[in-house]
Amino acid sequence: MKKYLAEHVGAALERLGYHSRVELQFETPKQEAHGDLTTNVAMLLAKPIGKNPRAIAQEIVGALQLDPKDVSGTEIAGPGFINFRFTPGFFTRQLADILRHGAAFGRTNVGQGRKAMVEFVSANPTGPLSVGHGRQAAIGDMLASLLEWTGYAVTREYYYNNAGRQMRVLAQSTLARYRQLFDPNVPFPDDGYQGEYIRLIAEEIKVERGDALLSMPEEESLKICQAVAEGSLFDAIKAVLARMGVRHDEFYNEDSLYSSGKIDEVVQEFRSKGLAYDQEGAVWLKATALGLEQDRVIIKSTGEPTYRLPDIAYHCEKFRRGFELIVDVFGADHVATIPDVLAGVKALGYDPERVRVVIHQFVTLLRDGEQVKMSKRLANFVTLDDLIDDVGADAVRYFFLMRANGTHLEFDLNLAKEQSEKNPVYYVQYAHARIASILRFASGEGGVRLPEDPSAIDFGLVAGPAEVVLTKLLLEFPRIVAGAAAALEPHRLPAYLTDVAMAFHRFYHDHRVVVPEAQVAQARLALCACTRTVLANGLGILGVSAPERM
RNA sequence: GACCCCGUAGCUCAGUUGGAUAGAGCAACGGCCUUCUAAGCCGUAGGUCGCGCGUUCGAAUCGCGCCGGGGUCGCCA
Repeated sequence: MKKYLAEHVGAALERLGYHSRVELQFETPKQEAHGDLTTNVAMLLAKPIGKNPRAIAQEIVGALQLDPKDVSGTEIAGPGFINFRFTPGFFTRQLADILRHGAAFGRTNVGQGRKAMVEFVSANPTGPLSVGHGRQAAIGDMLASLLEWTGYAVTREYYYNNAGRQMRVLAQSTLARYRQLFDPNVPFPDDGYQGEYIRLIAEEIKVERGDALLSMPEEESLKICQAVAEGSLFDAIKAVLARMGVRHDEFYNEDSLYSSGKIDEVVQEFRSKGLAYDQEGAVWLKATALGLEQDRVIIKSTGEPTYRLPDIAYHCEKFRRGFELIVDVFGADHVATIPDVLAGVKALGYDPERVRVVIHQFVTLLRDGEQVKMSKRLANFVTLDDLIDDVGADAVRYFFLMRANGTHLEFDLNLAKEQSEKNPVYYVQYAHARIASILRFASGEGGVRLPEDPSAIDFGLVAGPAEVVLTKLLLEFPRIVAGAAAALEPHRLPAYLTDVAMAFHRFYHDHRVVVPEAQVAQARLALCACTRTVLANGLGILGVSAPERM
């Protein structure tokens, strides 16, 4: 539609000699009365040319050569907008494309097969995934899908660390719980993980090994505790991600950066560039030389690196592995680390512009009208598993994806539980199920069948107001997907799907599909099939099921 | 104190690169099922877009300054 007008209006501007003065833009007006597309080009020209914008608009309209089969009206409105209205046929003709592309309708190819990576979740195996991780899982997985739909070859990656302090604490906590099974008076470490899950893991160990760990050297028993706890927690993490329909392609272990010498290489490179120095027994990154406010420690005086060093090395690896687009999905608590990593990456010769960081704000849970305080150390947090148990995976995903990444998400557990039938996700799913039901009825009792060749359908017969509104929306799908992908904003799609469902419900209310006139029935049925395709494809990108019946 | 996110209807939130009369869901009120799914549809009501100044043909959107909520500033990740 825009392309069509861009050519014609562009030609008109050329005839008038205005073409190189301004950029030609079209927008979809918010109001129906203002047509299908509008351009402000006359207003933009007003200043450089020094004429009244309405007069310029008049000239442009006069110079246009449009086919009345496609464009039914051109008008000048307000301060100088030029509004265009297309014929119903212009839209309905394009419905055949939706039928032809089917499950692929909405795919575009801006990515052209380039490699992209989305890193998300990346929680270390020290406990069950939280609700916040759930938001990240939904966002990351959907961003990956969006990039796939726009032509990228996408890798979903999970980066984790099973070494270091956190894992030591995990091992100590597990061992303490294990010992408590034999002697309740054994003390629990002050900074240990309090969660009930540790106790369960300790019991597992007891079942498998009896009291064997009591008599072995502590170092050895800690090793066993860590291995068992890590394995158990990772299994649980993967299981809950699977419940949400999320599957990572790669699990990248931070350890491999050490064993392969990548960490040392990075340190050497920083030193050789004069960007690292020793002070008080630690190695510092001269971040101030990279435009940041203060220098940062990259290797502690204990000899252990801080998180920054492996993070920088890891990102360099992402570049070396050939990813041209690198998306990091982080929670708001990681904001502070980003500048350091990007600066480090840049200093080592990689283009930080290729890294796009998506920050999502926290999820707060409301229970009985009060905020649930959550801490991984304390036992009172609600896990992602709990949430899925409460409201179901579809609702969890949809809710997490409905909101812009940057907004704080308030999740009222009572409301989600009580009113789960009124969840917005049901509205969209219901439209899909309703269409499936109509299609079943049509092909059975109704005796209406769609022809093999979509061009045999007379789409001119679905030109009623509700039908045209629906048609226009459906045709926007590829643009919505591409826009959400380019902006890395998942929430645009749920908003769009709600609109589609609404337009469909109205159409359904206004028109009976299976009617005696065979041509009309066929055209309406085709419109239903197109709607179903868009809903199914859209829900697929969201990772939400598209039910045949409800 | 510095930096990041947010502030839009009673509540939860949309609002595309600045566009014309700011939208949806929930909650409230009133209608619509002998016909393909009423988990639906139609209507009513609800707003100084946190406040002020500026930029311009035009601001919820951009800039500056305040106010309010959340977050981050570690040799934790």
